[in-house]
Amino acid sequence: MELFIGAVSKYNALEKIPVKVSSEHDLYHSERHMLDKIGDHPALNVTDFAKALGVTKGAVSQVVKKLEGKGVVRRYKSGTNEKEVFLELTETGRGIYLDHKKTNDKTLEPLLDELKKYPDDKVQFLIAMFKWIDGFLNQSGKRMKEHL
Amino acid sequence: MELFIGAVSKYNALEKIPVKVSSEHDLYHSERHMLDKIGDHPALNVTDFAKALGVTKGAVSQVVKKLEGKGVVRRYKSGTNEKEVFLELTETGRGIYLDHKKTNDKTLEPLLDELKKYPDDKVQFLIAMFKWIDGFLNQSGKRMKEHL
DNA sequence: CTTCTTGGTTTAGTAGCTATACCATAAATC
DNA sequence: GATTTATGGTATAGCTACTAAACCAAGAAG
Repeated sequence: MELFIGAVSKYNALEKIPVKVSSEHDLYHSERHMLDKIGDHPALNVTDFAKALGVTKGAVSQVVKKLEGKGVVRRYKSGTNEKEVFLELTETGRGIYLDHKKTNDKTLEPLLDELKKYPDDKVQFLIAMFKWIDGFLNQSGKRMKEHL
Repeated sequence: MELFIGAVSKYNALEKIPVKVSSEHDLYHSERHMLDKIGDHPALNVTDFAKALGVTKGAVSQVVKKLEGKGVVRRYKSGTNEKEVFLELTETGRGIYLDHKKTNDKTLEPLLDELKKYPDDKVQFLIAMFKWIDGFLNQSGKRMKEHL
């Protein structure tokens, strides 16, 4: 468990580092996160993004405003509905998104190589344990919320 | 990897929830973190705690001030050295620390039970992989810092 | 047509940092 | 021993990344 917590905090530290996207602008952690989510799930409205990210819609609104200011995201409304706001990446934004995905895959390559060294049943076990931990944390979260 | 990231964000969400320590005071995430570290490593000075936690000494100073205000931590100076400030838990603080440890062990019990179901070599593999990930993230962190 | 609900934005306030300036004490140098 | 340098700690200003609440507008329901 100490190892897990250590890994989490190191991962968090890595996530925090801002990424330069042009000579003018950096993308901060939450902004990059948002951009990637928009890239993954095009055509969701603000409220749905808020749910997907686990934050309030106000938070999404704020981050999107910044991303729009940096020219990587665009809001738009569907013809029929004048209320809901949908989000999509601009050309620039799409480039950054794809770049993120690529560098992400590249950094994860060593992990895949390492895993290839081990027999399949062990790797399956690892995945099963991660799933178990995921479900475990879900349950803990629910229990904590009930206790408030 | 998706599973890992999901687990991380759920773990972070759990960590964020403030803990009531009395009718008057809550302990926020950073404060609880600090309190636990002081409990684990008594008699370190502020600078060493900053290193141990991976934050600046200013940050430690701020959190400690709050913890002192809530009556769970005390600063003191060793007789000989008038410069360094050491940290220790008060009676109340020690109680909270031990309570954290106990509830922590209790929440982790299901995980231990789950692990007991599997043969030793698989558990060892799990630990090895976590160590590998830890080292991997360490390296990535260093490389990122160099690139700035 | 009026009321209620839903989607979005804005604002004020907060935690949790960092960086910087600053002060005091200890260590090193002359 | 006096002066300079290094070290330990604090205080302040500023930032990200949120939340909660007030608010506004558009749809849906009555």
